Parts: sequence; C-alpha cells; structure tokens
Amino acid sequence: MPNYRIDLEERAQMFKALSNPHRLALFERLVRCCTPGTVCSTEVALRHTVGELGKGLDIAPSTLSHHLKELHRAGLVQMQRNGRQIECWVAPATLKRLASLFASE
Amino acid sequence: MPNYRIDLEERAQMFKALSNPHRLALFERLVRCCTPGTVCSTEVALRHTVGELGKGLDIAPSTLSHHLKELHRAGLVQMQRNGRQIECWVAPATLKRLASLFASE
DNA sequence: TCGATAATTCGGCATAATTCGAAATATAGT
DNA sequence: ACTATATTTCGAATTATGCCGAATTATCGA
Repeated sequence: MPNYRIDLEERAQMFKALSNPHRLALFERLVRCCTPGTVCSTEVALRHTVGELGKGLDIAPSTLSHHLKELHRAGLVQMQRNGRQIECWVAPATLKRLASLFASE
Repeated sequence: MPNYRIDLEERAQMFKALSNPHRLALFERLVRCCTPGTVCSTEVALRHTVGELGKGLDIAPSTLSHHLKELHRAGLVQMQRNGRQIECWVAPATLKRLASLFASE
C-alpha cells in the first residue's frame, strides 16, 4: 500500500485545479473513461487528445491549453506528445489518492 | 442509497471552497473528528466553535468568518448558533458525497 | 442596562485567475 | 521546403479572491 498523504498546500492545489467548471469538466471527461454500457477498467487509463477534450466546451484553444496545463501542474492529469497531438489521461493512482482524502475509515 | 450526484457548477463550488489552504485546514480540522488514539465515529459529527477553529491559523477574525461562510455556502460545513458562539461541523453525508465523486467503481 | 465576548458585515486594496487573440512552435504529409 | 494541423506561449483586459481593520450585531452575566 503506497502512502497517499500529501501536504496541505499540495492538497489545496489539487482542489484549486478542480475548482474551475471548465477544468472540472475536462478532468471528469478523462475520468469517466467508459461510456455507459461499456466495461470500465481501472487499470488502463483511457487517453484523449487536447483537441478531443475541448470539443463542446466552447473555449478558445489557448484557454483549453491553459486549463490542461493547470491540471497537469496539480498532478491530476498526465500528458504526452504523440505525433502532432498531445494525449492526456488520468492515472488510476491519482483517483485513489483523491478518494482517500475523503475516506472516513 | 441516496443519490449523491450534483451538478457541475455545484461540484466546482465545493472544490473552490477547498482550494484555499486556510479553508482546507478548517475543513480538515472538522473532518478529523478524532485525535490520534481515540475512536472515531462516522455517525456523530464533532462540533467546533468558530473561535476554536481559528486557533493556530493566524488570520483575522473577519477572514476566518469569511472562510467559514464560503465552506458553508458550498454545503461542506454546517453551522448553528449556540449562545454566544457558533458551532460548526461536517455532516457525515457530506464526506460520503465527496468520496463518491472519485469512486472508480 | 452596561460591559465583555463571539462572530459578522462592510469597504477597500493588493494579488491572482480567467479569458481571448495574435504570434510562435512542433509535427506530418506532399 | 511548404503547407496544414495541433497545441502552446505571450500580453492584456476583466473579474474574482484573500486579507485586514473598523464598525456592527448577538448573546450572556453582573
């Protein structure tokens, strides 16, 4: 069992990253890896490109880029270039860490 | 089983409330109902007065009040006057709701 | 009713966040 | 090398946040 504890400022940073509706929508889109009816694996992280993530969000590309950078800086979203595009995903461990912050036992 | 789902803006508001280190410290102080070594009940919410919560935080009373109001507005902290002081606590259901946002299954 | 204690509201200032457009960078295909 | 596509960086305008001190409200006890 890894230790998911992190320092106060860092925790606040994570929440700040999720405090903007656009960023939260982006994050949730990455987390909700399986569409209804499909089987969801907690081990395999599903990736989306920056462009895909921005669809339907009605924000400028520069704004989208900024938000994803914030999510990345907070350690919530991983990013990796693949050719012309940049893939984004949420590491399963990240979700566990977040959930553990509110675990009551 | 109640339905913990809430709307995007509302979720973002919750995270915004937790995005400030002072507010997060206040919230965690309320959540960490049991001090190390004691038995923690998830059913009984432990209450703290505003004054108690502010101790060791090194912020002006007006700032403390402002932060608690934000936590209350976000639905994270309950408040009730008792005589001269105001008691604050976190409802156990609130913690469950938060944890459910990151549940992977 | 008066004074002390607990907490809030208000006004204002400094700093930070959100957003965009324009320009820049990176890559792939021709 | 040129062009189109994907994304980022930069600069600037607008709005929101964090914080305090001073004044205000609420409550209790003498």
